[in-house]
Amino acid sequence: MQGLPGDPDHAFAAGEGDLVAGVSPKTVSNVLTGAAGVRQQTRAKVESAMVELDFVPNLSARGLRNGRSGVIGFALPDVGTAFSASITHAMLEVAHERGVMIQIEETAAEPEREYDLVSRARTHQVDGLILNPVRLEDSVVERLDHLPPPVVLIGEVEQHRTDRVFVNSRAAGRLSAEHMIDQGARRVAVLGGGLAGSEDRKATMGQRLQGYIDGVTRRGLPAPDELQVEVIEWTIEGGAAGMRELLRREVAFDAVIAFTDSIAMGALYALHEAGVRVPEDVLVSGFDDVQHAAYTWPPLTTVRFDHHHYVREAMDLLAERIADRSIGPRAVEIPHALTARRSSDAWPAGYVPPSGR
Amino acid sequence: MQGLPGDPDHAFAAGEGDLVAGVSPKTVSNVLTGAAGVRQQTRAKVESAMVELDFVPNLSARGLRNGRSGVIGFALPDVGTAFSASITHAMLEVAHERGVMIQIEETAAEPEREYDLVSRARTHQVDGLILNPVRLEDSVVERLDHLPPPVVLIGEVEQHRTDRVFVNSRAAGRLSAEHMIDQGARRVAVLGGGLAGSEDRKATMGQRLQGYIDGVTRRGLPAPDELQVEVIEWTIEGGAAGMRELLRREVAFDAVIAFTDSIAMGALYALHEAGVRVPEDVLVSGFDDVQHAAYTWPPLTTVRFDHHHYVREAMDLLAERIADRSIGPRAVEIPHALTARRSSDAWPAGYVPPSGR
DNA sequence: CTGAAAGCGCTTACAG
DNA sequence: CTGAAAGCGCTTACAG
Repeated sequence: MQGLPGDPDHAFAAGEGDLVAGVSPKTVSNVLTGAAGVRQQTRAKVESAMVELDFVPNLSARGLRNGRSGVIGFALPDVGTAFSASITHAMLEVAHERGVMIQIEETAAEPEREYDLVSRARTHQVDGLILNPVRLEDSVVERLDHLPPPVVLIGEVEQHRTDRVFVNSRAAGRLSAEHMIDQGARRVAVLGGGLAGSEDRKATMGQRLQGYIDGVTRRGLPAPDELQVEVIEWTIEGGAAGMRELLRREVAFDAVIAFTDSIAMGALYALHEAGVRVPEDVLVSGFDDVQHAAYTWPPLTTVRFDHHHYVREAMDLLAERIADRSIGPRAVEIPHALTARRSSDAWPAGYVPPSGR
Repeated sequence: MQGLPGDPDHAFAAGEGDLVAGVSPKTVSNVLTGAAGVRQQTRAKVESAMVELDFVPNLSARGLRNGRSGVIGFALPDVGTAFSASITHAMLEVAHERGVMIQIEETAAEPEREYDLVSRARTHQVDGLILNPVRLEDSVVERLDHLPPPVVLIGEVEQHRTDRVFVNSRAAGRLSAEHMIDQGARRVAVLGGGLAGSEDRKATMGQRLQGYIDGVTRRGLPAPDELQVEVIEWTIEGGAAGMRELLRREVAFDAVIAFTDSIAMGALYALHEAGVRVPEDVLVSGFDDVQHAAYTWPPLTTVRFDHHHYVREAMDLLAERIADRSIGPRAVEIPHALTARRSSDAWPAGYVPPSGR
C-alpha cells in the first residue's frame, strides 16, 4: 500500500472509479478530457461516480504521461518591487482566467539564477517560463543552446532568439524628456541604471537613457554626465540614495526623470527631505505607473502601459511556443503613453525656479 | 516513442544513465538521494554520467511515486498590495534557501476561491498550502473536514483546527492607540475593516479595532462610532476614500490609525489633498511596516514585525505538518513593535491642533 | 463506441 | 553493497 491512507480516490480512471461507474478507464478519460463520443447517460454515470468518490485528478501522473504540467514559471528579480508586484498580480489574474498555475521564482537580478531557472525548467515541472531578465549580456538568453524550454522574455532586451514582449523604452524615454522640456525644464537629470560606462546599454535602462538623450538633444539641450546618476538598486531606497547623490553634486537641475516609479518615489522623498519643492523647484517623473504613483505627494507623472495587456501577450506567446516549438521567435510591442500628473506641472509663465536647482 | 525528441536523458535512473555508468537504478537513486553506502568510485562514475547526459530528474515522476511534489502553494488575496508583495518576497527568499518551489494563487478575498484552493491542493500538485485568509466565518477553514491537505494559516484568524502564524493584532492595536494618545492625541480615529456591525470581528481587522478600543479606553478616552471608518478595499485607493469619508463627516479628530500601511498611504494622500498637515494637524500611523513606509512624507509610524521570521515560521509549521499529519494544531506568535516615525511626532508642549480637526 | 494493455520516469521493498 | 521488479495514476495507441 503506497498511497496515503484515506486517499483511495487517487486511482480513479484506472481504479475503482470505473468500477463504480461500470465503464472503462478510456471512457472515464473521455469524460475528463471532454472528448466526443460518450453517451449522455454514460457521462452522467461517470460524473456522479466522480462526485461520490470526491475524485480529483492527479496532475503529477497526468504530467508524467503528457509531458505537461499545466504550470508555467514566472521569474523576476524581486516581487517586492512595486512594478513587479503589479505585473505579478496581473499575471495571476490572467492565469486564473485561463486555468494555468504559476510558479514564481526570484532571480535577485543574478544572471546565474536566471540561467539556473531556464536550465532547470524541466526539473521544476513547468511547461515554460516567462522571464523578466535584468541584464542581458551575461544573462541566460545568450547561453540558451542546449534544449531550451519554451521561454518568453518580458522587457526591453535586444534579443532575437527568444519570444519577447516589450515596451519601446527608448521612445518612452524620449517622451519623458520632451515632456519635461515642454513643461519648462532646461536642465533635465536622470536617475537610473544603464548609464554611459555600463555594459548593458541594450537593456531597459540603457534604452530609457538613450531615449532621454534623444529627447533633450532634439530639443537642442545638453545631456551632460553630471546630470546622470547611476542607481544600483531599483527600489525606493535606491532612488533616495541616487537623489541625495545628485543633490550632493551641487549642479543645477530643474527636472528629474527616474527610470522606475520606485526610484521616483525615493527621489521625491529625498527632495522633500532636502526642502526642495516638487513641482515648484523641480519636476519629477517615473516609469511604469505603479498603483502608488497616483497617490504620492504630489502625484507622480509617469509612463504607463497596460500591465494586463503586457502579461496577456506574454502568456499568449508562451502558449503558442509550447504548442509549436518550431515557429520563429516573435516580439510584441505594448503601447505606452505618458500620464502627466502634478509632479511635472508647468511653471507659471515667467517663473524661474530658484537658482542652484 | 513518447518522450520529446532530443530528450532521452529523462530516462536516467531506469534508462540509459545506468548503462553509461554501468550500475543499477538503485545505485543511481542512492546517489541522487544522497543515501549512504555508495562507494566513492561508483558515485563519481554515476555523477560523471549525469553530467555527460545532462541529466535532470523528472519531478513529475518523482512526485507521482513519492506523493510529494516539492512545491507548496501560497495563497493570498492580492499580491499587488504592498504588504502582500513584501511577504511574498520573503516567502520566495526562504523557499529558495530551502529548495522548495512556490506556486502562488490569489483568492481575491473571495471565500469561494479560498475553499477551492484548499480542496484542490492535491490536484494542483502542491504538498501543502500557506493561506492568508481574509474572512474567517464564511471561509474555507470552517469547512475543512474532508481530507484537508496540510494547511498553515497566516493571519489573525481565531481558528484552532489548523496550524497558524500570527501577530497579536489586538495588542498591536492597543499599542498604536496608546502611542497616539501619549503623543498628545485625544480624538483618535481609525480607518479599517472589521468594524461594529461587520461579522468578522474575529479576523485581523476586528482584532486591531478591538485593540484600539482597549487602548483609548485604558487611557480614559472615548472611541465613538463617528471616528471609525469602514474601508472596504485595503489599498491606497481604499485608504484615500476612507479618509475623505472621515473628512466629510466634519467631526473633530487629531489622529488616525490606519489598519494597514496601504490604507495609511491613501490617508496621507487625502489629508495632503485637503490641506491637513501631518503631524502638525493630525497624527497618522499604519500597520505592517511596508518598504515604502519609511519613505512617505512624512515617514509613517507603523507596527512592524519581521516578515522573514513570519514566513519562516509558516514554512516550518507546514513542513512539520506535511511530515506528520497527526500532531495537534499549533499557533506561533510573531513579536511586533511600534516603529515611531515623523507622522506621529508629538506636538510641542502647549500646542493645540487647529479646531475642527 | 468501448476494452485491455502498455508505458511516462521515478523509488523502494525485496532478494541476493 | 547491488540487482530485478513492481507500481504510483494517468492517457493513448491499438484492437475489438
